[in-house]
Amino acid sequence: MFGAHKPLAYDDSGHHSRGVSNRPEANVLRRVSMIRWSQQCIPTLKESPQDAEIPSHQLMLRAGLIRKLAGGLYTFLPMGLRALRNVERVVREEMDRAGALEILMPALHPRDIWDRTGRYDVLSDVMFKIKDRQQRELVLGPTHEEIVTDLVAREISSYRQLPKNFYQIQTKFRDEIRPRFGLMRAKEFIMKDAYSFDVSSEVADVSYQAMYDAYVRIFSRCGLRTKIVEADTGAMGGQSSHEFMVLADSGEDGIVECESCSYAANLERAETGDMPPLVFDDADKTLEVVDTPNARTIAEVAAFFDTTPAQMVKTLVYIADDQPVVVLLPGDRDVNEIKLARVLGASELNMADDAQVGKITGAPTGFAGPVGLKNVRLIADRKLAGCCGAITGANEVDKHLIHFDLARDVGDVELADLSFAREGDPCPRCGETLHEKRGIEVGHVFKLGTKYSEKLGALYLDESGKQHPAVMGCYGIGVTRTLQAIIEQRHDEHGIIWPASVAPYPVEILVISAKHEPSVALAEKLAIELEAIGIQVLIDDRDERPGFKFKDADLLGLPVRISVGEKSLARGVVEVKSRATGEMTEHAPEAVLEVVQALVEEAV
RNA sequence: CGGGGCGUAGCGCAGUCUGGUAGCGCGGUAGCUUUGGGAGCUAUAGGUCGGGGGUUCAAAUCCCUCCGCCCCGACCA
Repeated sequence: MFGAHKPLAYDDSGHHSRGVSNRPEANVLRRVSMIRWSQQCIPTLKESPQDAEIPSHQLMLRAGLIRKLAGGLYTFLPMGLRALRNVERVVREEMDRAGALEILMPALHPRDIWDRTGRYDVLSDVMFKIKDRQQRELVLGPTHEEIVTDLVAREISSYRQLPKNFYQIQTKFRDEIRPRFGLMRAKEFIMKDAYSFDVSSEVADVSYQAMYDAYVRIFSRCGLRTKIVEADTGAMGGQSSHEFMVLADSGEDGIVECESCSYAANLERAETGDMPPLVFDDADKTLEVVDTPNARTIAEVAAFFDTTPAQMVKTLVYIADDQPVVVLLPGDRDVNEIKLARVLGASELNMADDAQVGKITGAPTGFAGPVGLKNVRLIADRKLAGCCGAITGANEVDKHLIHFDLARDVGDVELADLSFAREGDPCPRCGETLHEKRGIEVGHVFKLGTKYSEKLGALYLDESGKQHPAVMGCYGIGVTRTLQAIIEQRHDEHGIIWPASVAPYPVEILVISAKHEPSVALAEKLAIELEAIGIQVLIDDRDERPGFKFKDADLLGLPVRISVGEKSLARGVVEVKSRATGEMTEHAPEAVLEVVQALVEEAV
């Protein structure tokens, strides 16, 4: 894979084609380009700094890739930067291949443009806001929809100029509520963001698919196993979206996937298939009020009746855009407020406070129930359809109702999917079992529609001279997050296991003893030969004990390690070890080049 | 912002409860020995104990206050 994207072509004269000739001064340049550990800055750490929690964060610090300036702000050291640039290179190559056009937009934006779409308020909490010397208000860009759309509004006027897809690889700034896990969630991070503009929704789908396909290639080339899930569009707006998730226990996002079909979704969006009605006893038992002193929470009431929370009907009071709404759920389920807000069409949604609950239900918080409520919108989770024999609040202090039957006691209720899917639920597509996983969101593709193009005037003229807003898509990859996700997914107890595509260097030559002249000479010779065929090498030439250098080699995790030492040299061989497989082989120095080249090409 | 924890040498930590001249390991520097999986010995440098205020004869230790960092929850690439 590595070789495939970085051709090692020679021209007819047999000279290396990458701008290096056989003139003597060129050899000098090559020698200078040989990277010696002793002259690099690779500050490895034996122990893990105490403020790093997850493996990838610890390893980035320990392997000397990054250092922290402050919470959510990191410096990339040489090895970290090289790996970062490699991720960027993969992204750039695939974006270019997909026909996207690279541009670079400012990180500083005038406030005005954010006001024009109303997102100054929507994203107010995450934006860093500053003023210049004239007291003009500026923000540090958390994303760039407004900026590209403004560009397109100015530059594109005809259907003949479409489709277009602009992308950039640039630093974003977000005042994160809680920066976390090193580069995973930082206040300043590098993102590849792309924006497509099309003449119609149908063609926009083609652009969307092209990005989706490019993302599959990008993450695969980065050596990542990703899970693609259906996602909510959130503050971005728009119709549909997919997230590219790296499965990891430390992931901040919950997802569910079906064990049988291809269904997978972010928990925010995941649906649940039909489940059998919740029937707990005979339907003919009549509703009964029971004293339940001091039992308010679901757990307390369930304990009081010696049953499980599943038999409860949870009654929650919300205020949606100033209107009260009563929400019913199975007692062992949590509301998914994103789903709820969507169903209600509400832009603001808050739990009612105790006073509001008292006013609406006539009872203190903890005893709310659906029976007898008047003048309030009632909405129930779909899983409650046909529910009977349940227990719920009686809207009176210290009282609950038993033998509750939703249809009988409340009548026709609005039903909707309002709860979070969870482990063991049936798949909405095929009915088989859903499993819950954790994931790191490394990429996100959205179909945006015309929200931004309308507000910012990104209009084009069609064949008949009629004006239309361009149909947009937007596509993000967290580049710095992807880098860390690679480490999170590819490490062992000794250190990082880089894919060759991203590794700071594909090969390390470890000189067992820096004082053994023949070893040093051979190591340098091999390095020069490898560089001549386009494989860059890091030589560990430090005058350290071998064990020390082996540990560092495993920590840094370059894909191929060549060890040159007196003992093996006495037998006429050097050792070649693959970091990924741990497989070690011995070869005569003349044979090493070929072996290493093959290993590097494999080591994705 | 709510809840929990931490801040002592470059890194990892002890010392704080019970106030009395600031320690350990790793790392750094110099030397000798050692050299195939984070070496040994010797010498040596390095700390306003996060900042400020207070109590006290005396504060890393007790009190007040501010700051920073980490973890759990609400947001996102």
